[in-house]
Amino acid sequence: MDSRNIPNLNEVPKKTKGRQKIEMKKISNERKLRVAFSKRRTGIVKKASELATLCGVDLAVIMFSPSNQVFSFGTPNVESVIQRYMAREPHPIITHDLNQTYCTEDEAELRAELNRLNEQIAAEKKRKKHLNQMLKASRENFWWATPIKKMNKAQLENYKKLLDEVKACLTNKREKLLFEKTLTKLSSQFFAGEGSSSSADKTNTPSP
Amino acid sequence: MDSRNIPNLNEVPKKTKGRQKIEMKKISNERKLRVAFSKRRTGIVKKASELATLCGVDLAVIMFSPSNQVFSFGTPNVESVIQRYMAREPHPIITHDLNQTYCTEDEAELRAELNRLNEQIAAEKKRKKHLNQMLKASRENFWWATPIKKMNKAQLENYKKLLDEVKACLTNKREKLLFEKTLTKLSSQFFAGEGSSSSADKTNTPSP
DNA sequence: CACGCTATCATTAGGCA
DNA sequence: CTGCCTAATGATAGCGT
Repeated sequence: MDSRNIPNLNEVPKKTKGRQKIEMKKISNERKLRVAFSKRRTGIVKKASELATLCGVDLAVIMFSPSNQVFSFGTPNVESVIQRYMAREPHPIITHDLNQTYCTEDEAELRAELNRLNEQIAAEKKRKKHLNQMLKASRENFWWATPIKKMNKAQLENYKKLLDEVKACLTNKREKLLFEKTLTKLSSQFFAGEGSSSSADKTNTPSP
Repeated sequence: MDSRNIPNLNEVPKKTKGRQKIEMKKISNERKLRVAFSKRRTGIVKKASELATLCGVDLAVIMFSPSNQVFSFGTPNVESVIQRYMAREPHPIITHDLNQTYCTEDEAELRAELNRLNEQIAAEKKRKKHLNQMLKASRENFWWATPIKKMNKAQLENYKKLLDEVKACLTNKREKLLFEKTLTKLSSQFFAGEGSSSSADKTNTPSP
């Protein structure tokens, strides 16, 4: 048996998920509209942030959500940009140097800090993603790369350690549950093959 | 024989053009900075326009160029959004209906027209790109889909007509030059095949 | 409502004109 | 500065969790 020892692998599960072209008119579905607004709002803020950083310019973005909530983003801040915008309008006279020397240092420092924060967040997200991938990979490896029934005690203990390490990485309750589930599955399979001499294995399936 | 009936093809002329990763810090090169600002400013306005259209929301974008010039975009207009933004701030009381019924019809009409124009432009761009692809495809087909040596006079004349048509589509001088080059190659190959068919293979390899 | 995933589509950096 | 082109990176729709 062991139809699983060769990773087929994932047998090209599904190809019907990707995005489709969007038609440029108001989204009719209320749910989709809200999701699209959230995602695109984030995207625009990101673009604006990048433009401000790359080109060292001031800008502001103000958006009202479908539920009339306000979202804004500005460098150095929204109000400052609005004032500059209101000031220059019908009178291109007002090009005082005051606007250009406006708290330059503090502004640069703040924006730098903001960028640092953004990078930190991005890095943490990336790390989390990486951990998830590692977890997924290790979980899948149990099923096709390892003849579980033939493992000896030492190997089992190594697995236990590995499992503990993986579990230590988990933060979400959802992930922990999923992990427990996987362990249960593993244990049952092990018992079926070894019989009953593996009470040590029970220690791998801690109580929820 | 005929090592050319498989498209080798065009000897992979150049692959050193694409973009590279950008590092998120202020661009040092002044020229690149200005180009990047122009491109990204356009991109942000487009994104904002899409968001306004897709989600039917009001928003405003204000940007100051590196040379302190102001660029703005707003639906229904920048001032209205600014007023709404200023109004709601520390006093969430001011939610008059006046702001929401502000020239609603005219605004929708204008935005619709703008979208129509955008779609027209996009369609034309797409058409042009499609033509170029057709041209490219037809040009490449000469090298792998056709047993040139076995063509009779009539087929050759058809090819000549087709070539003329293709050439008529060309606009850039660069493309025309490339086209002529291709024709030259083709001709030499043809002549070699007609004169002494055994030396036909040799004509494939020389091209330094 | 937010996040992860993935197959697509969209944007854009670098070169030219 | 604007536009075109290509290749590579980036954004995101549709889904599930």
